[in-house]
Amino acid sequence: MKRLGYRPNEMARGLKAGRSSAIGMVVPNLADPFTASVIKAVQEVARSHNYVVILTSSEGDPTIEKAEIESLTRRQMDGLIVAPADGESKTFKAVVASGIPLVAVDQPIEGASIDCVVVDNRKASHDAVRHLIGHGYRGILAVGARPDLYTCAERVQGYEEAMREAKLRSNTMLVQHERELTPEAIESRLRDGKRPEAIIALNYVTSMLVLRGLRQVGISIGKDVAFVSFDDFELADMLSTSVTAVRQPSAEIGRQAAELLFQRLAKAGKARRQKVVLSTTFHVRESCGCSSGLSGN
Amino acid sequence: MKRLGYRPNEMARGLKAGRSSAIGMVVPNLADPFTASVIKAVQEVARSHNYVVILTSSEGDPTIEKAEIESLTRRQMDGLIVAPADGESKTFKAVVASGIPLVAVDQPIEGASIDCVVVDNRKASHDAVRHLIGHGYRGILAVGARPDLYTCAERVQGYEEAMREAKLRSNTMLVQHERELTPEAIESRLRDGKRPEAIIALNYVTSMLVLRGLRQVGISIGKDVAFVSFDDFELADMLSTSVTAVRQPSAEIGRQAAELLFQRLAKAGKARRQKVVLSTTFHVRESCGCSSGLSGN
DNA sequence: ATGAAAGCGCTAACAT
DNA sequence: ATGTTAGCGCTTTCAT
Repeated sequence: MKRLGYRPNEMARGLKAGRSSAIGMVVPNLADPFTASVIKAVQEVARSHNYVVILTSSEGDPTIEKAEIESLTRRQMDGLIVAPADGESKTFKAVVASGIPLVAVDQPIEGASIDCVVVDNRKASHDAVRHLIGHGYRGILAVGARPDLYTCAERVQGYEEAMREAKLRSNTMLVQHERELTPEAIESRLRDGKRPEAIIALNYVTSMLVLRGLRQVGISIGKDVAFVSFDDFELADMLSTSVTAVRQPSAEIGRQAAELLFQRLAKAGKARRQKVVLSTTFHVRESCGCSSGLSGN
Repeated sequence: MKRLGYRPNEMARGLKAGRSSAIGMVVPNLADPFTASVIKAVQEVARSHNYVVILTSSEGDPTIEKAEIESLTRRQMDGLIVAPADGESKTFKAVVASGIPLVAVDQPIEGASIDCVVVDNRKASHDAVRHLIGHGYRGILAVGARPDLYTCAERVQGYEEAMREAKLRSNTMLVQHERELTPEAIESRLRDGKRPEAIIALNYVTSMLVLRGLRQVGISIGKDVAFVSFDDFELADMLSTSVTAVRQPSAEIGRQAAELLFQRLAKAGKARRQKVVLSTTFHVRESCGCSSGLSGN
């Protein structure tokens, strides 16, 4: 009988059952390759549970983020995975109060007991900087954007710790918004006298901007200045001087976040807050000074 | 009264109203940057209509695609945007019969009257090849994967037309699956006697594989062989020889697809099939032989 | 103006 | 085993 094309209405079914079999996801930027990979993994896990994922973007704006979360709540999401636009917990209080399971990725949410999956930002940054110091560089510039964001702040801290341990003076270029990272701005920071010997860029977007900026003003990675990127990227190994990079296990982040969420869905509201910290990997290529012309020992 | 935290249940509301205020999207690969950009644009348009998008992946597999579409149908999607896994219309017949508005992106769906947003693949490929021919190259190899897919087939045709017009012999390397595009396979195609003077890679993944493959076997883009990529990519301009590329207007594709869908949603089932063909842009950089050491005029 | 009731498509509990 | 019914939370119609 039903073989002649009957499609149960999942909305009605969900209404009855009190669940939507959908999880909501809110990210700052859909197009960022790191984020895309997290999304992909979340989607895969969701599918294996016969769940669907509703994807929304906060554009990095807490106001939009709040609206999106609100909208997802109305739509009766069974759970939420959020890469927070900022560290404020206000937005999430309502969610947590409503009892909808929520897991944060990339950045933990302070002031509320919320599960999260993050990486060891500080250690990764610390290690990368120590690697540069090991090459003998003393002037090391850390370039980042939105320093108030958790990830940036942590990475700066890792940098500063490593510098302090080596008795070196920290030197940071932290802009409020990526768009301030123009070639001119970068160049002015590298003027002769005070040119650093090495640069660490603190995330993907920053790395791209620094790479472009340096190129545009005629400063060569590897030759004129060493370089390390926090966040690996597709062609890092294909640049004329291949780029040494810290890689986040993006798919694993997504997978674990989703698994965590489904655990909560299974045994609702049990267990204490879970904080999963994943390790990054450090991909040594040429730009840090290894096996290239620039061996700053 | 309601200011004390009342959240309408959108599922109940939707059940009553007979719509979900959600559109479903099915793509072959969430993590591909081109796709990510399309998704982002779709999501933005959806948001402006107070719609939400449910994102699923077909993994390029028509079987999964069919299951996902089925699942989205059950969930009462008001509309669907699909980047088809293959050209078969079977999967979509049911959707179109059920009356759910559907728009295809990247590849039209033949055998059914379905709206679509695509680019001028053949012309773009043709123009790119003619550009190479203009440099004086006679041996031009086209490298593609999954030649039965619409986009690949179209691009191959554009290539062949251009070659025919110039009275040159076509030379293609078309593999069933990207994974066959190993450095060895590539190298064997470039052995001395029959080494082409130029290569055009027919999509993003293919370009990455060719770039890596060539590098690994010690053949230099620009120096040993000219190169053009169908699909632009983030660091195309930053490689030691910057890569000339055809760029698809990915955000525009997403935007238009979503607009088309919302048009249909507004005045249901009106108008005939719409086929929107967007133009690509050709970004001349060095690898084609322009303004580099290799000026094959 | 405010209130009561029917019904969207389903499922789970109950009755035959 | 099969059939009937109530109700999920909302909106819309109709009555007060």
